[in-house]
Amino acid sequence: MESLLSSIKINVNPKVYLKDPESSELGQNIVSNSIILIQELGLEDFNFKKLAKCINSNESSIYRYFENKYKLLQYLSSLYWGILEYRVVIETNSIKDPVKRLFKALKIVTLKPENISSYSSLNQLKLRDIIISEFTKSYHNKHVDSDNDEGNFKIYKRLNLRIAEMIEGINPEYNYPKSLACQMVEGALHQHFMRSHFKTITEHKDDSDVYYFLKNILISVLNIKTNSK
Amino acid sequence: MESLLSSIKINVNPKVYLKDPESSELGQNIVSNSIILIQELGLEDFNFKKLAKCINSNESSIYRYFENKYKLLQYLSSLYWGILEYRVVIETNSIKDPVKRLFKALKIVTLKPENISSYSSLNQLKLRDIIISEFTKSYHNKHVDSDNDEGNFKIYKRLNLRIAEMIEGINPEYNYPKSLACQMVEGALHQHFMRSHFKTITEHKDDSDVYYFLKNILISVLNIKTNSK
DNA sequence: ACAAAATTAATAGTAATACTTTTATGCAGG
DNA sequence: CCTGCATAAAAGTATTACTATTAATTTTGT
Repeated sequence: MESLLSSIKINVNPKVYLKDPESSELGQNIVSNSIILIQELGLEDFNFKKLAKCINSNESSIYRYFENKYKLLQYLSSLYWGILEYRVVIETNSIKDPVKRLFKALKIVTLKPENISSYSSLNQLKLRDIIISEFTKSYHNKHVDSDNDEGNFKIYKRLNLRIAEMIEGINPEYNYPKSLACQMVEGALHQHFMRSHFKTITEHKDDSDVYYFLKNILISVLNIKTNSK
Repeated sequence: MESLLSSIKINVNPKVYLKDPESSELGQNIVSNSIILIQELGLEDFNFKKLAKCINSNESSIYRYFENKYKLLQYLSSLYWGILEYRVVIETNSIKDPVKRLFKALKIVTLKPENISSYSSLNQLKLRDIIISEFTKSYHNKHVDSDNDEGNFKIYKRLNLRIAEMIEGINPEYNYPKSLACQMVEGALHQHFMRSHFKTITEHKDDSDVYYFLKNILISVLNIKTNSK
């Protein structure tokens, strides 16, 4: 079986798993096939029994890796945000113009990856679908605060803060760089969901509209002079 | 028992319930006490058995009103957005300046109600808490599209469209009035949640910061000249 | 006022889920 | 060859979501 990430390793907080799924063939199968199954069934209809059957393994073996499916979702989310963070770091690295850097970061957060092969296997698109429809469930519950204290959302928050820093660099006068970054990242997910399911309250015809919509907000709010296209 | 709404009646789509809870004492108890219980336990730990016990009734009696707890959540959500829509309509009615009207609408969507007594019983604040932490679960699932087709999110979408119209009225040039409205309404919920649980990626110190943050986005994006405070 | 109809309560039961426990099997390292 | 660990297989428990049955109560029509 192919591993999810071919060239980079995301350091997921050890508290989200019981045993590191990277450490064994079975673990890697659990992760890569859970992406396929969750995307197919949705989180509510997905369970470890079905996953076990799908990888010719056993329910209780999966429980040795993850406490429950919500922890698995937190693991997958960490992978996703980790990949985006990695891309934001290396793909904006060479860009000197801070405005162009921010737009590049927004593009990464908003659009489908163009050159998937260089970062991971094909499942990245399915993982993105999962995040758009399921990420919210990884923190909208009664144990957010303890999960957060354990560091289970560290990568997500770090990505937000990187974007917040870019915003601050462009307009140090602006009062809400962190909230704005956070709103862009969330907006990317939400607008994609609205576009797919609540078409009457959106103008977006494709993914790139979501990008232009959010970019326009950044331009206006941060008072960016846009001479470049 | 007090009824949730003392002076107005929200027309919730009949498809979300099996029997109209407004039509009986028991139904009203189900609704008002579900607000208390869901807010207390969170949606995952809430079930009809516990609710039945809490109102000295029976599990199967509740099933005569709602198919399951997600439909009940859709009912509560409709109530919430219905109350906001009603308030937006009557409280902006007398305001002539379209900019001030939009800000008033944003205030209603973002802030706690000031004069609760005139619209409903005390539970409105708990209902707001529920919407902030649970509303997302009413549509992030595999049957969104059929629920949507049945009209279960009609009131929510109508509120969004009302705000979109105000936006359009202020700046007809702007390309994404619906998406922007949608982003404001979602942003209100999301920013409140972030403020309560992910404090490191937010600047907001209280509810009103969320309002100022979103208002500032509107001012910038719609190019509103702000001479008034 | 009374019979019929509908609602609700009480109880039990079913199917599925989430998770645990136990025991067995196979394989790797010393 | 033995020990230890990872996994597999199977069964078991607790809870949940929901249904069915029957009985008691209330409402309604006449």
